[in-house]
Amino acid sequence: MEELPDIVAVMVSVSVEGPYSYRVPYGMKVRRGSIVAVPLVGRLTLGVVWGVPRDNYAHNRLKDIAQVYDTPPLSEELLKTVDWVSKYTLAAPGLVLRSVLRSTEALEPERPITAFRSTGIEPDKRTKSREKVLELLMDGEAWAKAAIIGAAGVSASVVEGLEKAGAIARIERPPPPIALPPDPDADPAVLSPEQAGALAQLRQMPVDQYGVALLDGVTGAGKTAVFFEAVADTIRAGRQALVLLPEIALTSTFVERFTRRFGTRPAEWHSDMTPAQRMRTWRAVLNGEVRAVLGARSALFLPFRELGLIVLDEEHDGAFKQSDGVNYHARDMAVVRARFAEARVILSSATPSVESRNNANIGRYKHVLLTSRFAEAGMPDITPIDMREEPPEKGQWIAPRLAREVFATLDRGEQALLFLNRRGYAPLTLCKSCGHQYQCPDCSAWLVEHRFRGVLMCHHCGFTMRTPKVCTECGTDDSLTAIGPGIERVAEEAAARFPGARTVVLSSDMGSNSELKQRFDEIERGEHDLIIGTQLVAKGHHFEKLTLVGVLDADLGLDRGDPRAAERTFQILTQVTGRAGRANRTGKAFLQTYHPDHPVMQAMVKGDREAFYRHELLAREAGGLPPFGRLAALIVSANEQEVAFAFARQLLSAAPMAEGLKLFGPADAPIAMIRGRHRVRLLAQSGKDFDLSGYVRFWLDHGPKATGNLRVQVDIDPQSFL
DNA sequence: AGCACGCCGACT
DNA sequence: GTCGGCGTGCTC
Repeated sequence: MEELPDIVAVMVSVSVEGPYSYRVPYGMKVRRGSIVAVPLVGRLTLGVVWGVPRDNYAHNRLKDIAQVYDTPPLSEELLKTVDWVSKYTLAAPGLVLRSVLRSTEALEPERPITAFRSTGIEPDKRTKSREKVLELLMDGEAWAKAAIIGAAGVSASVVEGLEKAGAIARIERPPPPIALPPDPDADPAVLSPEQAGALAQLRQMPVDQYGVALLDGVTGAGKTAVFFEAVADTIRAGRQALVLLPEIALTSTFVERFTRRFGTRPAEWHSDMTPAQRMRTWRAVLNGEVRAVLGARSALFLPFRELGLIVLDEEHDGAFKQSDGVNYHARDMAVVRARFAEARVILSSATPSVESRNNANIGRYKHVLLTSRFAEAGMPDITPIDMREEPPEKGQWIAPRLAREVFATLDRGEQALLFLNRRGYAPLTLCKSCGHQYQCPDCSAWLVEHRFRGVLMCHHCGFTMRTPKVCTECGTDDSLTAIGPGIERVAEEAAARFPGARTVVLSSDMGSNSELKQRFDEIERGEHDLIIGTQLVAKGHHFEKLTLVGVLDADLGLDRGDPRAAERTFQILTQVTGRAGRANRTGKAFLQTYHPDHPVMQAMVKGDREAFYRHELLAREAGGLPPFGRLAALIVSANEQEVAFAFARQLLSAAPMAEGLKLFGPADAPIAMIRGRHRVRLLAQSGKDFDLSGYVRFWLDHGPKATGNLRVQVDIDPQSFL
């Protein structure tokens, strides 16, 4: 280890552009990666020793490091990742470090838990309550106070009384581990020949080297079982494994599968955990006690010391892109961290992102294919319904042909799913007397009616108002009309058209995770015939009796000029139609569309995913879009629209020239106002080998500075143009 | 991220 | 004349 001088650079976990210098007090030992507390404007802040100071800050203004924590230092690999992410995303390195150092408590020594055991000494008095406690402790084990109270049904004072009387004594012991070591050989899966082949391909990547594989397999092909074996290999090799899921709603099913395979629960990392659990997990990852973590995208910044494998399940999922604070894509940053850690990455998906597919095509990633579904289930038959030729009746959203299919399915005693990716009752409300359209006061977005709750609400900022009886503009009574469908409205139509069906409505705003899980369990048990749902139903769950899927608006965002619209539509349609017929019967899916000739629809109908990727890659290449070019979005926002526009124009004229670089804008961002702030967008497009992050940093450093309420947000590799 | 400093409106 | 609203800028 390099000997550090008595002045060191410390990265503090606040939004600063580089490390600050601190004195190391006499007798204190620090090295690169040491976690420290340093004084910063009169208070202690967490930081990490970064190395030798690069600048020469006035010595007389330096302060002493207040404390070094008694933990292993952060791994070199993690420090390099922080620097890299900061450089790439243009987020302040201190801010990136913040996602590593999530809590101070995690650094304090773990508090032991107090337990009581019997001493055998006879207490002064034997009461009924005391009997119960002593009986419990006859087993000779030490019991936690809360456990005694619960099991014996006595109050805390009984325990305290017995302690005073000497009949029981307290012992302190370390808390049980947050997760037991997974056993790689607990219950290895029996793999199909195809799965075994896929695993063999993964095993061609040595466990101690950097390598990326795209595990590209159709829904139901058993990708999870395959990458679990790679997790087992990693654990056997003495390294830590991380499995990232796009959203926490999927974790509980996953934890069950992991537990069956490895004989013990994985450590978890997501926003639903208590602070105490997080702190213990963080520490256990750092000291190496935890060998496998199942987590959301923020788990990418956990302080692993021997990281050997990162799996991204559903790697194409948009939820892996973080879009507040540090704008990073977990998929790309996982690859970066793995490179520094000399670890493997497995990207798993039935509908890989176009970027990953391209990397597999050109040989940068190993392409591991799984093409057959388990248990002989075939892919669903997909039929388009041309909404121009077979429209639903006025005021309805289900085309006659789809309705007939629903009837037939229900008659056979099977389940049907109607999918519409729009929450609420109607996306727009207007007054038929004066024409007023109800809009959010703070965002440029319609208020969505939620009839069940009797409110109009904005899906961008959460603004909510009671649905008025009388038009707020012209005062006409009972004149408000709902325009367009949301799933509540489809549910209303379904109730009228399929009166015998037991119907359930599922969307993300319909209750807690546990309530949703309950609904899913009911569906699995066959307690519902007709499921009406948003994107939520497209993921992770499979239902034996579900044989029909109707997509009410297959076009999704196709006509909204977003470069990833086709890809997203393809992914959602593949996922949701894949819900049909997973067990042993072939399912049917119908796509209601106004663009039956669009390449996405054609690829869906022909069941030809390769055709989609071919077409999309050609289109991206022609447009110089990712992965054949790079994009960076600059969102300028201000309280007034003219101010934002004027500054964006100034920025644009200050943009340095560069070979092959194109600039677009300024233009209203697609959502031109959010929470009262007006937003204007500049877009930079470059070739794929151009350092676009470096360019934008140079541009902003040398261009006009945002003052007043002006803000400039940078989004490298924007996923959508919001 | 916090926290102090400073400039404007409202009130005893 | 002073209190306090929050917008702005700095932190080794």
